[in-house]
Amino acid sequence: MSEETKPRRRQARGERRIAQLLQAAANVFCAYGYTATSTNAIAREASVSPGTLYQYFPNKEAIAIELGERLLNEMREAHGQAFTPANLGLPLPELLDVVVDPMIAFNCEHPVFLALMHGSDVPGRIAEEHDALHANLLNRVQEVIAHYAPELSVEDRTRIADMTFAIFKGGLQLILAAPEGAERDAAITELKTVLLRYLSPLTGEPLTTLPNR
Amino acid sequence: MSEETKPRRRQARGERRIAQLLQAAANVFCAYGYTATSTNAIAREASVSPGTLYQYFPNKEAIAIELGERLLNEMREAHGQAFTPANLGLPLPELLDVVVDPMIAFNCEHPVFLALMHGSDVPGRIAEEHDALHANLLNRVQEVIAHYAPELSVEDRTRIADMTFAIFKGGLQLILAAPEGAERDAAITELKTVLLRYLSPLTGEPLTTLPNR
Amino acid sequence: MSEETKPRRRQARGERRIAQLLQAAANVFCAYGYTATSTNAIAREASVSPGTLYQYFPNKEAIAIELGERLLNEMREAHGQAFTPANLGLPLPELLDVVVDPMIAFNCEHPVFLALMHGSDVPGRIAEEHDALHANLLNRVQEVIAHYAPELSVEDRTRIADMTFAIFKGGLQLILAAPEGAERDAAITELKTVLLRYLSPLTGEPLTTLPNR
Amino acid sequence: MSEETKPRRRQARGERRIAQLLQAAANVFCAYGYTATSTNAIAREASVSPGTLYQYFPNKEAIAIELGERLLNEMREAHGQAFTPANLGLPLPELLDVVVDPMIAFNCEHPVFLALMHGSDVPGRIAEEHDALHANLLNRVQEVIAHYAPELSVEDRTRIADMTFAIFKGGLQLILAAPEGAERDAAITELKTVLLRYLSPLTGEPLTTLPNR
DNA sequence: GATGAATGAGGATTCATTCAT
DNA sequence: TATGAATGAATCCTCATTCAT
Repeated sequence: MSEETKPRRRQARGERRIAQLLQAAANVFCAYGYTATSTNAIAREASVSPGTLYQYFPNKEAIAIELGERLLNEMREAHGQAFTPANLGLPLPELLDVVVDPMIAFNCEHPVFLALMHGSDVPGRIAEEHDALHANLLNRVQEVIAHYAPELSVEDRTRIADMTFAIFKGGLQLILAAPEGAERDAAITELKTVLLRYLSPLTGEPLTTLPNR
Repeated sequence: MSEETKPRRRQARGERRIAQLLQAAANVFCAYGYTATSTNAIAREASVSPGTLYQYFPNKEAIAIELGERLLNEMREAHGQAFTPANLGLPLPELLDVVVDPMIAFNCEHPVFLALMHGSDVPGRIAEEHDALHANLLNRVQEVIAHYAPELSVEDRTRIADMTFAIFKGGLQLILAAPEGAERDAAITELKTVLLRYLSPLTGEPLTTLPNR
Repeated sequence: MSEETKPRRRQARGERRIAQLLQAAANVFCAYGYTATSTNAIAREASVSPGTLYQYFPNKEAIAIELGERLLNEMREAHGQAFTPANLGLPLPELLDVVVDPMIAFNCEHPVFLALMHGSDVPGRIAEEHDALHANLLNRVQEVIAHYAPELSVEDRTRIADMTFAIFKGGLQLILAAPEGAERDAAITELKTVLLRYLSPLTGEPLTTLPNR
Repeated sequence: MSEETKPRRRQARGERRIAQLLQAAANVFCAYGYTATSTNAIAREASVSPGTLYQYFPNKEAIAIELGERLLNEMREAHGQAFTPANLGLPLPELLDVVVDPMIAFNCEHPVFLALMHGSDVPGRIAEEHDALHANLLNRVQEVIAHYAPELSVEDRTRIADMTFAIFKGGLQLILAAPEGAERDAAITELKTVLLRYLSPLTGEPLTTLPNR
């Protein structure tokens, strides 16, 4: 028993440490950005010595990468089912709710995600990570678009997906900047409005003219 | 004459140096972000010794600030007249052209601008600069919105301006990422489409249903 | 136990490091003066990396300040009892022995002290430190003088104390410059002779004409 | 004529420049010490470009050396005649006046002198200069002592001369620190008192007991 | 595993000195 | 000669990373 239990416990402890470190890293990255964050600061935030940090990560970049991967997985796990066949059949407004809401919720819970995503300062391999994530998300958006407007050329579809995503990221920043509560809710609604107005012409259905407010 | 020519020449040389250094800084900031950029790297990019850099700027921050100010001035000079009373009278699509095109052109010519603007990593006084600029631009957008939809509450107007600006920044990144040529032009058109669809309901006029392409 | 022993050991090591660094600083300050001493030189003298130095001191000034404080304390501890009421009752020659000898011994052991004291080059806060010490010592000298010649005006007393101290510092330099042994001893005697001849008229007692040698 | 006049004028101009630079150097050395003084600061104080400074001096050290030499010469010229046979015959109090007064006057006019003399921070060759000067002055003092007390051993004479000089330097600092006027005069008198009391036993004559004030 | 001291290369900045004008 | 811009080695100091305990 002890041959298995003990290691397992070790691993469990290790996992806790890693989670703790990643959480700390997330906090500090959020506050100061990747480049300006020192590994010592992360260790301090995690109430851990620098040596311990390096027992779990080979270097600073690895922390950001692992953090990104975990966030990505969590996002997939929690909200991956948004793009189900069933949902694809929904009218656009409903689809937007189904897809956008969990994304926003996730980002509100994990503001590092956005910080890492558009971090103009992240170097090399981290950026690649982001690109991978980016491509992945874009693919999904493209699928949705393809479903609503199958006649579009690949280029058009790509461009629309890119723009949709860009809008989403821009709106997300606004939402995160807004204080929680009515203001943030209004920002969320606004983002949906933008997306709806932008995308509804794709559906063929008329845009049962919503007044602006 | 030589009492005047020489200093003038000196000053000219100094101005050239400053321009050269700022250009170098712009390049390196673009590539690596403000924080990750070393003054030595800037000097190297400018083919100049570190000492020379410090003959013209007291520190790294000052470079970014001066760069920001120059860009801002240039932007004002070149495109400040976009928001004239005459233009405010234009129908939305034309207004978008008049306002958005020069902004895009400017940013294509000076990609640092965006890099500095949304630099999640810029500290202290630089961030203030940006905030000032940001506020300034938002004000103008609000004025336009107020002109088209005077009945909106301040909150609504603010939110719409914020969102418009966010969309613009998002689109801009897309545009800058696109290779010059047809692709970039398409991206530009797409951004205008988004803005038009988002904002036209404000004007009261029906959105003479543009098909998506 | 290990919860206490380890930190204690750590602290002990830290204290040793600090002592080592201060000793190194003392050496280099002595040799080149405060301003001309680089932190890297101190680290090198201490056979330590620059980073280590900065783990214990925030900057060069702090090293000099801490060094000064420690010396001061040590001086107080070791020789503070020189100015006791009992001693004040002694005849001048004995008083000089009691007061001057330990001072000289201390300065022979810690030549930095003098280096820092009269450092014409020390800036800012260090100079303040020195002034405080200076004032303190002067006060004591004044007290002694007041004891021997209570009728003196404050101005006279101050001036005599200043001069006594100046003579002492000048003699000290001579003493430190002399090679240990007979020569140094002779220098010490000489300093006492000066002080005695200078101050004995204050005591009223006749100066039972000592021949010069 | 022009073959001679022009060069002479040039030389005259050069001399003026040098004097101007040395004066500037003196000022800045006084204020900040040798090490902390930058050549640029000297040039600025002299209202001259750094290049010009280096047209007249090969490096920073040379400035200090030249300054020292000039001061030394000036001192010799102005006050060298203090040690004349005639003066050596004077009773000690008068001799002190004759010798000490011009020295003090000189140092009051040229406070750099002292600054350079005891500069704990001056490097290499400058210190040698000082040593030369030092030796020179000490010799003179020894001569005087030998005149008053011919029976003293060389060692005794040397020591007394050293001490006399040390006292003098210490007193000088006090004098320079005192504000011009009554206070400075009192300090001067005090210094003479010290020297008189210290040296009069050498003369054999009784010290017609001066009260301390 | 955990600790935190130690390392040393690197970054910002200064300054003695040189050089084109 | 005078200028002041240019240089680059040297400072002070930080931080990613390693290592003895």
